[in-house]
Amino acid sequence: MEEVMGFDRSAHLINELLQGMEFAKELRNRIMNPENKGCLSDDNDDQVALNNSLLEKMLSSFDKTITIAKLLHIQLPLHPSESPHSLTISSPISENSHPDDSPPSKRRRVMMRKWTKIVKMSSERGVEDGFSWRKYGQKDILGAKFPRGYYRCTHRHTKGCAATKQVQRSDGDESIYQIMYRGEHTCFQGAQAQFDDIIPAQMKSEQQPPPSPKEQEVYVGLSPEGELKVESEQEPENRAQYFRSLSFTPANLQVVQPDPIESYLMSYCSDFDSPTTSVSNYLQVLPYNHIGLTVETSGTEFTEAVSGPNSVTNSPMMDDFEFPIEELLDFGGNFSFEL
DNA sequence: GTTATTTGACCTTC
DNA sequence: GAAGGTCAAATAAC
Repeated sequence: MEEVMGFDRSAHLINELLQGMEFAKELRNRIMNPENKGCLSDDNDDQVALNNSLLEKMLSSFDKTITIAKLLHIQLPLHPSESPHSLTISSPISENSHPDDSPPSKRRRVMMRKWTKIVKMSSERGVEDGFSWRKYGQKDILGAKFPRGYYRCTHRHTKGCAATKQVQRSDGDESIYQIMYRGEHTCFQGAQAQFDDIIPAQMKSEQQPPPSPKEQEVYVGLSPEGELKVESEQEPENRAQYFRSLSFTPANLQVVQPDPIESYLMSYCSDFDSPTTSVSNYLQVLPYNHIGLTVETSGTEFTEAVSGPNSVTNSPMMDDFEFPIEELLDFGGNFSFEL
């Protein structure tokens, strides 16, 4: 398992984000408290130059972040059978391979959004993701040392929430659990209360299901679900939304030094259900102080999904990377996470 | 008494 | 028929 390599890049990615946020904090302090920065003795031109310099550093950090995210994406296996992350691609091919003309009844399960996360925890119940789950089954899986647990949202009957997840303990490292999520929560109230701490008020009125990504470009932003996303593709209007939401933390970010052994989360998301071939990379900020790198792919054919236009190399990210600093400065909430 | 978990049976898909 | 996924009755926990 190439966890070390993945961690290195993930750590670089996070470090770049944190560096950018430090620049943002400094810029905010300069703007909000000019008297504390000795600006009374500086002329306005110097102040503007310094602020511009900080802004350029922020943009550079986020640029690097996106580049690292792209590198992570490029390292995706071309086919499940070639995956070094043997646990990360567990979805049976049969679920991806329904032809478009399949009867609806045959595609019932396939229509649900699906993604996978790998976590290193001491117990199956050690992972909190902000939702409440009820176990409804357990099954021995062929070739697997440990049984697979089946969970569905507690609000399935009361609110009709169709979200489910499967928890599979790794054969190799018993402290690693693969969690495969299927479907999206429609019971959002439960999680909403917990996201309140990390989603700026401005975001709350804008929440909507994550859009279907398109092609070619990579963007960073916070999804309505509270996920900091590095999107390879995004509709422009949603891109604006995500960038606006990128303003969520910098001023009062609390950084918990990462412990790569205990809390590193590397997530590999597979969405085999979409008929599109789009790919998105998610840097996922989970509630409960976890952060994981999640790569979500969507497509009817996995190889096609990762080897198509999304095997990015030289996309003009800076040309498209906009950062509304005025909104960045608006948000003053606390947010802490660990790697 | 209510809610959550366990587990064998059944269903779906290939 | 095999394997994975879900249901639902029985059981446990609170």
